[in-house]
Amino acid sequence: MAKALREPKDTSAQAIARLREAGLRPTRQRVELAGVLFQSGDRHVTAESLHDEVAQTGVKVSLATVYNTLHQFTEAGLLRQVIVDAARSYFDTNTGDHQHFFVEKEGLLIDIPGESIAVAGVPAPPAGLSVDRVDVVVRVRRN
Amino acid sequence: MAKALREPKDTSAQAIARLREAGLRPTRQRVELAGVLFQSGDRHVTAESLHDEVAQTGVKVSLATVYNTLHQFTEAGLLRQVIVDAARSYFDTNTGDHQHFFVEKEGLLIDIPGESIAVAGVPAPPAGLSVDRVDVVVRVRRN
DNA sequence: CTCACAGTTTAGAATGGTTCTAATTCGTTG
DNA sequence: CAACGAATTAGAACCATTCTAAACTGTGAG
Ligand SMILES: [Mn+2]
Ligand SMILES: [Mn+2]
Ligand SMILES: [Zn+2]
Ligand SMILES: [Zn+2]
Repeated sequence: MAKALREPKDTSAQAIARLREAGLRPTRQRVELAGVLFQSGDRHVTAESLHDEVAQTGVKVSLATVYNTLHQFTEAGLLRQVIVDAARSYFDTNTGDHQHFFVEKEGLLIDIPGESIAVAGVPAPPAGLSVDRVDVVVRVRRN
Repeated sequence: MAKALREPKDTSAQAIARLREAGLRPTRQRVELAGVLFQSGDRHVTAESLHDEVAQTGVKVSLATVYNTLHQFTEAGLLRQVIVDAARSYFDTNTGDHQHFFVEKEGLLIDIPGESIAVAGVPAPPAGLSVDRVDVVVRVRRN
């Protein structure tokens, strides 16, 4: 029965360590949000989905704080923003090199490992501009 | 001096033809918008930029009509929507296969010809999903 | 341990792009 | 030229996101 249960202390401890490393005060809200975001594998959330999810754990976090925290985490390099939909912003716990399938109707993002995909033939950008990153979005739909 | 001047009649005639082909009534507003959009080469506009531009020609078109028209043109295949910015929607008169550089700070889109760019290694989408299109956005910034 | 203070959270208002409503105007067809 | 359905429009509504300014809290100096 050792590993079967949740280990809230450990999750909190990890979250707190992560926040300290990022130079962010480990407040109750940030610890909770970090816990939800980072304790399972890679995740894609919107402010609203994260707000709803954290509400279900019983901890009250305002929507303003969810937005603040998502932006702070992004600035700290713990998250990255994914722009695929004109209507909502997604945030991704996978900050490594990778791309996405996007199922528009469901608002669902699915990772494509960075190693598996290659973009060739990108011309040099016009003078005075340099490449920041290359995003690939494979838009898919239900058959 | 034959080709140096604008040819408004011809532009209108072309716009009207284009609208009729698309099954859209050639109203004063749609003809004007089509003129602005399609008389020069490939263009990327937002509702607001198009609204401002058409205002400068002296023709009054409401913002609601600009939005209506952009969507109707998109549905008719005369335009395509480009999603690169969480804050604004762009519409592209180039409906062929191509990709984009995007200068976020300036809201500037630059075409990359479809032939020059190749995306390899896109995995098969998860069961039940099929690929609709593959979008590549090369995010660039001023040096 | 306590206190003070900067940092954080929050409710609610504000913002801004986009969409909707319902009344007016227009294009087309007979 | 009607007459009718389609299109336009002003302004309201919408909705994700951001802002404001007041209350709260983490922290570290004493
Ligand atoms: Mn919610
Ligand atoms: Mn304007
Ligand atoms: Zn991802
Ligand atoms: Zn383009």
